[in-house]
Amino acid sequence: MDGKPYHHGDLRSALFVAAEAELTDRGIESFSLRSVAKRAGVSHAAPAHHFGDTNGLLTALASEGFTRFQETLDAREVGATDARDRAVRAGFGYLEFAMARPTLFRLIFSSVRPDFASPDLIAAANRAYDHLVGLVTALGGHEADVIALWATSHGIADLAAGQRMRTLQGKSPAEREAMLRTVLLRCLPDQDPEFSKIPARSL
Amino acid sequence: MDGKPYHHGDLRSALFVAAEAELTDRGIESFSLRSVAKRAGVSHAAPAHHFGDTNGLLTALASEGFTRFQETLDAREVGATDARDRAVRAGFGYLEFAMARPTLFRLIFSSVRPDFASPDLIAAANRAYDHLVGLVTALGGHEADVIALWATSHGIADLAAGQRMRTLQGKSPAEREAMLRTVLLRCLPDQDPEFSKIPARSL
DNA sequence: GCCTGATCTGGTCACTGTCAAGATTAAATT
DNA sequence: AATTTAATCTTGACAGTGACCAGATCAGGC
Repeated sequence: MDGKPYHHGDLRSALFVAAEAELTDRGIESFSLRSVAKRAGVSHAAPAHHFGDTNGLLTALASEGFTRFQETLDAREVGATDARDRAVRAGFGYLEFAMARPTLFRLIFSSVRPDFASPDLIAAANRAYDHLVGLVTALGGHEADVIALWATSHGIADLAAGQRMRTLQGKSPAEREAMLRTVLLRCLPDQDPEFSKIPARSL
Repeated sequence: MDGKPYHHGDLRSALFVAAEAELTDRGIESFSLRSVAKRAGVSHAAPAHHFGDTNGLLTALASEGFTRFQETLDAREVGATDARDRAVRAGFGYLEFAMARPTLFRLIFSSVRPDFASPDLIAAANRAYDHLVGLVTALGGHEADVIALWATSHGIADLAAGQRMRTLQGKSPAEREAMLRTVLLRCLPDQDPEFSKIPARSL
């Protein structure tokens, strides 16, 4: 009956949830701090105390986004038969994340608004990058192979997130992944017998 | 001495030029119609008569952007020794454009603001896509090969445009392209003797 | 019980996109 | 040539935005 208490109690989390919803509803380019505040049921200036300015909130969202991104890849990698299969599955996860959360994908990989000097964001991004390097190292690959795997996975995922590749839209998830598999296998370094028997492990 | 005439004469072009400058200066996410008008020296509502709303202007910019994009690829392809070399050079052009005009690149490939139902924009985008298909067809490739070449070129270009791939930033243009060459050659379909001797032609 | 500091509100300012009404001028019509 | 028509451009308004500030509220330490 008391309406609302003056202090929310856990406004930071509430704002974070509201911000994620706003981001998926309206996209980055019309993301609004005031809308987030309204959604969370607080005054328009409340978010400033927890995230600084708008970019601060987007930076926090981006850190979380990188973590979610990596979780999606991890989930897809379980059950991989070898290092090669694991890298391909990671590519599936990349594409899955981009299609399931296109705006979050954009925030992470395309937006200039998150502050990429933020330690949290740097750490989250580095975790994902190190994981990628681990995948390629387990295949006996090197720098060029990292670039090849990353670029191809990212390219498909980005084009899919932006719905720019019509060829991909007409396909079922299974067809998409079959296509992606052939493309990715071509990108990976040649099978090195010394590595092919080692089970895939995270770096 | 007459100050400015009431009618600009060629305001549409002037706004277009100003809009391009504003886009590169401030990026898509803080692109402002009023700023464009100010830059062109007209009132804040003048652009509406030529481009409708803000998205209309961005749509026009995107059409032009696709054309410029294709021109960059074309310029790089001259002097190619064979179809294979030509596809690789197109990839160089892709990356070059992304690094030289990152915001225009983003407008074309990542933004939701241009109206992709616009006939002009569709036509410009299709021209670029058809050209890509032509490159792959000249190699004897098919759908999966189109996806492979596009995804890899796009992936590197997009990551470079967003400065997300640190490995790439430390390199000279020559080093970057050497790296890209090895990656792209791996993506292309196996050399088909029937096609390898046919000089590269546009579709 | 009081005080300090964190949390949250409400107000304000400059800026934004869009709309409507009017001023100016070019082009078409008669 | 005179007049009507239509396009161009300006001015003013409104709601929404991010950022800033002063003040209200309240939790926890003293």
